[in-house]
Amino acid sequence: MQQMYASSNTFLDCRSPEHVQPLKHDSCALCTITDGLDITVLLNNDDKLTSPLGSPYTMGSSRAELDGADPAPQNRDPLHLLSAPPPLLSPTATPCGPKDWPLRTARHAKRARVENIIRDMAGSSFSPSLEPDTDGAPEDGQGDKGPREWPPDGVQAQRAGQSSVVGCWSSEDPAIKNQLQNMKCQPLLKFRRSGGLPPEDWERDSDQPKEETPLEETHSFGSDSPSKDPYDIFTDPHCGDGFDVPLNRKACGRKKVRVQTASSSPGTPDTANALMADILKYELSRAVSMSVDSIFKIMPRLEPHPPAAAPAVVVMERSAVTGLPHESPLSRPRQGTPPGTSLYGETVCGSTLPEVQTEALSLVVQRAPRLRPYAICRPPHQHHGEQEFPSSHRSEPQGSEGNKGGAADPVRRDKNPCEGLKQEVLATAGAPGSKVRCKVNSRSVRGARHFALDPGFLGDLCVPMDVQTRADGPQSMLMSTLFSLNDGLTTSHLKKAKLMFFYTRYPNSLVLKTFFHDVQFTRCITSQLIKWFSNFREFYYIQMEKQARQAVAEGVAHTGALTVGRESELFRTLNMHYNKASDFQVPERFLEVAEMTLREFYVAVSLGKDCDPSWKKPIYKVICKLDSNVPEEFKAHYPD
DNA sequence: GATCCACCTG
DNA sequence: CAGGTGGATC
Repeated sequence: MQQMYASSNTFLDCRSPEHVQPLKHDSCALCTITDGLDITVLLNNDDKLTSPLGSPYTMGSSRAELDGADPAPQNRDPLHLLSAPPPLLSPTATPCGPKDWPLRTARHAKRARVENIIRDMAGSSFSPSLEPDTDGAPEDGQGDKGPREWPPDGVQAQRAGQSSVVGCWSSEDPAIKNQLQNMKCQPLLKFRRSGGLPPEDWERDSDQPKEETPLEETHSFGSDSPSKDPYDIFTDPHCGDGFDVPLNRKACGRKKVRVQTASSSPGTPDTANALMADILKYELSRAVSMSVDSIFKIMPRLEPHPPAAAPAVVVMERSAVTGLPHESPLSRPRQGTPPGTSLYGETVCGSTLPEVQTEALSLVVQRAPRLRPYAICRPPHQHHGEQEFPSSHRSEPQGSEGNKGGAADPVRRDKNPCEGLKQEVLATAGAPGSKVRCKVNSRSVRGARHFALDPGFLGDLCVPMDVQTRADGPQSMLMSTLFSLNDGLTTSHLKKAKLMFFYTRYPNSLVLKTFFHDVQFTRCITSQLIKWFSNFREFYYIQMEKQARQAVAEGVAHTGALTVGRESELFRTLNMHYNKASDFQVPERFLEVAEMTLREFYVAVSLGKDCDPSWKKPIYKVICKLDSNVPEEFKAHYPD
């Protein structure tokens, strides 16, 4: 240790690679149980680093204090894995007897609906036992008659964890729609026909001739009659508060897994109440579904300036009631939309957006190329004439992120579209306690800001009546909340922010407002800008630390040997990140700051201060004082 | 409680 | 780059 102390005192002289131990990171075990729910087990999240000198020093210790440091490395516990629970449902599919295709189709529809519901309940990894119905196979002679037996692509894509909306049925398919409609209306019609009698009395009360309709067959409402196909019980959302999931289709579901406890049983006084509740639920769901459908129908009407200003509400293509994904007209490429142009009339970096929006979108909006590319002057110290930003920023994330996928929260993705819209509208309107992200601020609002509100639009948007009927009027309210947040941040803003980073690493809100004055500042916009700079700093410090450690490892003798020139690897990396096109002359001051930062990291690492979790804080404190004023030219990016 | 920040993660 | 989270600060 004495040797180390001496080494520390003269750390610039005798650093050698053998003194540097590889970093030891703790591990976390990610245990995914694919047959059931995903379970992520974080066993050890300690992220301390071992000193490259091999000795963990405490933060703040002076070099003279290093004698008492404990050189013992920090060992980590091994990983532990949880064993997966048995699958919730064992997949079994057995052909049933041939039936007429409408019945099958209705069953398919219902099954798909319930499957979606269950999937939503259980999480994205849930894989229900409902295999594609083999009774729809061509050998029953019906296969060529039915329009669609089962959407294996869509369903299996869902099971593979992919988007739940790709490749599935379209609600616009008239056959499917009719079946769904019949399916949805039947219980209510029966209830009405029966004069309000409990469902168990429907059959004996009904004067209608017996028909083998899906509803006749499936509505047992808790009845466990063996004559009923339990598979239909499963697929019937109206059979009480809970439903049974058959484990074995061949056995026609005699073996069941209780998913949710039913609250009513036949013949009890609760049955009528349960039925009423069911009907109420059904009606509500149906109303929501119709509203969602009408939104999709309305959308094309809200395009006064096609193709540049398409409505940009984030459309979740799933029926609120059925859970069946359906394809909105918006999800299809519009005719006449030029290649490389998004549905919102914005350039998509040469890549194409997926047909259906299934993933979280970037908050950054790609603006259409401006007719007059804005230009900035070089920083005062430069005399090379006018320096222009590129007119577009083709490599920015908009297009690529749209296809990247994976980061979106499945819960959010599967959210009821109407509910999602409503929540965002209300949250944007300042609903108390709502913490909303600013998705609507950029893409959606920009796309929506130009169209006139259809009188029925609010109702179709599922905006609650109390909101719609406020004294200031629904339009003004929405316009003053959603649509008045005119400009979101664009890729040009992002590029500008990156260039500003060459001057300021810690811009305050005043600076941001000054240099992004063309943006309607909201808390979200501010947060987003702050987040940008936070990300910039993160990348910056990571590169600095990496370079510093490399210097230590390479035995760099003293800080004077650490320079950051325009030809250095470090600068190239940074320049590539903040100034990809290299069309901006990076101010000399930035090189100086980078050099100082690098040396700070080098010293800290050399002293072994990096064993302290907060060893970077003193560095941050130093660097934040090195900010420069951003040139005035940066204010003039957006003349409008 | 609000805000800012770093850190981690996808 | 964005979302979530926890700590620090006011």
